[in-house]
Amino acid sequence: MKIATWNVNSLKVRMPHLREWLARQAPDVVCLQETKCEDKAFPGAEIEAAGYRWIHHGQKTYNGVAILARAECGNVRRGIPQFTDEQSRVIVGDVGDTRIVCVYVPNGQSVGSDKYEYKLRWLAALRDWLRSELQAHPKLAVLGDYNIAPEPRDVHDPLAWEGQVLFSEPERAALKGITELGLADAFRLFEQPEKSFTWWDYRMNAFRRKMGLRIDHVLLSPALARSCTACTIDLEPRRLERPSDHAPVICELSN
DNA sequence: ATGGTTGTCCTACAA
Repeated sequence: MKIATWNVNSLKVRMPHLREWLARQAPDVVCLQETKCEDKAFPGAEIEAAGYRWIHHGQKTYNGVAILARAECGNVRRGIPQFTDEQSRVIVGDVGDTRIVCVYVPNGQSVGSDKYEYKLRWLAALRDWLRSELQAHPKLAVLGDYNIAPEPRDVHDPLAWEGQVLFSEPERAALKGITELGLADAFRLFEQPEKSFTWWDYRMNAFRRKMGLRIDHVLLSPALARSCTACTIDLEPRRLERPSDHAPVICELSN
């Protein structure tokens, strides 16, 4: 089974890229972030024509998450339980015997801002909930835009980024709190090229200059990590005209 | 040099 995550930064604008990418990569499950549309505006017919069922937790203008899958999603839920959130950032469903969690972690804006405090609160709530999800679901995958680079090698210029939002110590500690529940960063299960990133600022030719961060992740429970045979970043959609600022991450599971 | 780009929506805001 091939599972993937992609922050599309507006599903409406990125639909041609998504269609082409689905045909080329043929993933079984895709988690999308920043769909930026309400449920009633979701392009469901086009997604179905491409061969996918879908679930969506939408919102006007901002956020919005979806799961596309070859098979129907069961036991769907939206949002983190017992965490009141007006922003549409989490959708969950079972695909076969695997529980798929799609997350769009808050950006945090800048260290010390209200949005940064919200990000840390949000991550603490996610960790508390995932602890119980892991106990209930041996095959658990948590995919999405975490808006956190875990290590210096995940940042093009770690010295310049030290202490900045997306790479500050409290954010990295919060992500570590989640992986230490027993969720493996699939990308680091394998040898990878240097300067492997998933996001590049639209400005300053950051992509061409390889000035990126690895902030989109696939986290796997122990049972899934054992079955994982590859995890790669697909740079091709980022090279196209009018791209998303994020590249997709693709993960192969052998069962 | 405190810049610059994109998406949503029309004026700033979020990223």
